[in-house]
Amino acid sequence: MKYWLVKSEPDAYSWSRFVSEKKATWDGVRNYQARNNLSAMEVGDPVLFYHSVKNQAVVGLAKVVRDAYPDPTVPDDPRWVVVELVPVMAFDNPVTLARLKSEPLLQNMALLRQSRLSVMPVRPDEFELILALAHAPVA
DNA sequence: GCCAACGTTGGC
DNA sequence: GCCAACGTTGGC
Repeated sequence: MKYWLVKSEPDAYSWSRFVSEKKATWDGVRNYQARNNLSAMEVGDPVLFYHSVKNQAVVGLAKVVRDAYPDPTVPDDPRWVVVELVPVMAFDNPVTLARLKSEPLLQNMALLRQSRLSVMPVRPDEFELILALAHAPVA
């Protein structure tokens, strides 16, 4: 089992919309590194959902329900793929970017080191810590 | 609103 | 193949 994080600007596609639609086809990725990460996802993998730009925080947990397949929005361009995600749970306490940056054990996260990457792996220890922070009262 | 980071494009 | 110009992302 691998762990992941995807980013979305809430003005473009928010967690609340994801929850109301119950499933998302994660399309529009046009970066090779992000594409490679999508391709490596497997059904059942947990995925952290991060709001970029506004309300910068990990706001909930999703999971992969369909492995990568060619992006149907660009049928003539075989380079790009999508996966399908469903929401698992909203976090009681969204883990803000500031909180992530203040946590010594998270300093090597791809999220902090490569701010423009939109689909990235999360180490198991990082994932567990973020889940713990999401359930803990705000300090 | 600004700007740093960085990926892409196109001229040479 | 190099690199300057340009566009986009996303933090601040």
